[in-house]
Amino acid sequence: MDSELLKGTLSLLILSLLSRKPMYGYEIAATVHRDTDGSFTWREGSLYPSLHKMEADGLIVGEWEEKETGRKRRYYQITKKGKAALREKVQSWTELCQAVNRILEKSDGQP
Amino acid sequence: MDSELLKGTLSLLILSLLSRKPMYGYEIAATVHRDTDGSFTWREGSLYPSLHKMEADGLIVGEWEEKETGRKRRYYQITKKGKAALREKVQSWTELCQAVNRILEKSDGQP
DNA sequence: CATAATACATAGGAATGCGATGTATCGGAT
DNA sequence: ATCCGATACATCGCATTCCTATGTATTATG
Repeated sequence: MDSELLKGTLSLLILSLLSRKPMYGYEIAATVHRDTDGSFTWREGSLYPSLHKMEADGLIVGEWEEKETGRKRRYYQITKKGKAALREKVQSWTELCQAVNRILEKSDGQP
Repeated sequence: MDSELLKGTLSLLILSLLSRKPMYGYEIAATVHRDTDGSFTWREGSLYPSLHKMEADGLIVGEWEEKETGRKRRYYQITKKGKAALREKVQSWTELCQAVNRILEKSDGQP
């Protein structure tokens, strides 16, 4: 997968996943990897900084959950602001797809 | 339009346009702007450096055409290597769309 | 003749995502 | 019992992309 095309989809998909239910970082990456049949494999260096930024921007809120054993996870929830951002991003994504496909279709047929 | 999502589509669309016929930079930008009903408005600072890089990478070749008056245009053609890159990029784009839409569809229905 | 559109170019900066690396816990296999 | 892979978090610095701003010059329009 051409990694350049992925840019911008990270936050879109994180917000979309969190609109289902609260999740923690590792779970988010694993879910995307599974749901896309391995097309998307987010690295820690992409995922965690992005989560931190989205939390700083108020799109999500995180909360530590510590099991009695000591294992820690940070669960993230989508906020009202995050839901609004998600709607906008989905709209942008839809427009982008239409615009790109309109161009590609005009050029199809040449091998 | 969320500009982050655009990343990576520039070279894809340039190659797609040039697979129709040779074009010059300004014409490429105008065509994309028109064909997408204004969704895409590439700036010179994006377009020309990208064309230079693609030529350096051997995906396209440019040739100056000077009218008798003195006006100069640089017409670009897609190369064999560029056509191969286009096929790959279209494939990546298709996979990306499917993968993203698969995630989004699972989360639809929540307003 | 002035102004907008055409047509090219580059320098500097912002933003994103990645590779590498580090820490620590948990579960299964040997 | 111990080792190792998977889980779970984090950050630094880099590469890449694209945009803003700026500059030059020609052509068409009012």
